[in-house]
Amino acid sequence: MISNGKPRAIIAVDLDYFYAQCEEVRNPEIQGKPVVICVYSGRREDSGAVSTANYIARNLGIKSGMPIAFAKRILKGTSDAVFLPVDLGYYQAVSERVMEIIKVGSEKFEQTSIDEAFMDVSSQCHTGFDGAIEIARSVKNEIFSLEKLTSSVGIAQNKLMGKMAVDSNKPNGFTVIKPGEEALFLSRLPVGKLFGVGPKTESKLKAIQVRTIGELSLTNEHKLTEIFGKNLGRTLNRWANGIDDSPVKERPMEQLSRIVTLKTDSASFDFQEVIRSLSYDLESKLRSSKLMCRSVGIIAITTSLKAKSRSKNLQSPTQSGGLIFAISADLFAQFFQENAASGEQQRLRRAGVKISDFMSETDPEPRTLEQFF
DNA sequence: AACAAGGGTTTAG
DNA sequence: TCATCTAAACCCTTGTT
Repeated sequence: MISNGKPRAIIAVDLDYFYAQCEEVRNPEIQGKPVVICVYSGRREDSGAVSTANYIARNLGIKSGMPIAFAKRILKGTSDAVFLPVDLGYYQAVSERVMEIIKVGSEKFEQTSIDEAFMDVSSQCHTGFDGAIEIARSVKNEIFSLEKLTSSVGIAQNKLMGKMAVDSNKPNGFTVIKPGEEALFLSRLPVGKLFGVGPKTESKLKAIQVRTIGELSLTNEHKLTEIFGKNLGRTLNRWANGIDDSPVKERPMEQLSRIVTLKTDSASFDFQEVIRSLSYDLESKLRSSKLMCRSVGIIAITTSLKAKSRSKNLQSPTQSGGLIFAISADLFAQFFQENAASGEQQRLRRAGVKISDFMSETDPEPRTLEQFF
């Protein structure tokens, strides 16, 4: 009913309020206080957004993505609140050690973000689910004893249900969805709780009277593909039924981007030096990954926060920051020119560079051909 | 019909 | 109220093979 192949045992691991918890481990003084991790844009004092916060802060109303100034206002009367800037290098180092713990415990491993990973332990537990539960418990314990970090885990037959399990019980959760329990777990939940269903999708579903995952599971797939397109429609229908055959597999990186908030909104390409440094930053990432790219693009966020992009495929792959910069500069020049011509005169708030279409430094074969197994 | 290029949207963490 | 940064998946249009 749920899977067509052999039954699997999948564990989803999610490190709790990761950035904030890293800071608590580094400086135990702040434990027990509201901790808010901020991305400062550098425009003005306190301009920027909240990246994440510990549960003490969340329970006071702090949400990820919220303006820092708003968060400070909420915690105005809370004298022990701690606001810290993101220290991504530190979190990355912690993450790498934790991921190693998870990786060695699993036959198949897939990291999906800095603080999340899947394990496929099917081959390690012929006994069925009890074996998977044991492995999950030991990984969770090991992460805590070695790094002093709490995590939440979800155990189920596939990645989707593993993810649904983890998300249902945080922080420090341990949730099992046994084979056959999927429909019971999903059916009463509001459709917005289904992984992949955000505010836009939720409101489109509301328009056709679909409010719960159970209702979505009964919705004609054809109707869904009409509204959401072929792929998404089918996926929504399958996910609402707890069906997910996607393998646990490490995926090669497909794109790299760097974007910054400009000191002041700009109506012309007067931020070349910023773009140059982003370009060289991308070069160093390419070098350390031993990759070249065949596509270069720019990202532009207007004053009204609309995203725009331009991109260009290269004749031959490159690793050069100089070339990435030159192409980006062209694309920005072209963007502002079109902008002026159309009489729009949109100003940019944020600007960035994106590269993609990677191939190995040595191997002339494009990455897409080595997708198999 | 299948594929590439280019641009936009949505989601997630 | 003010509104970061990174990455993936998908959608659509247009043009070529």
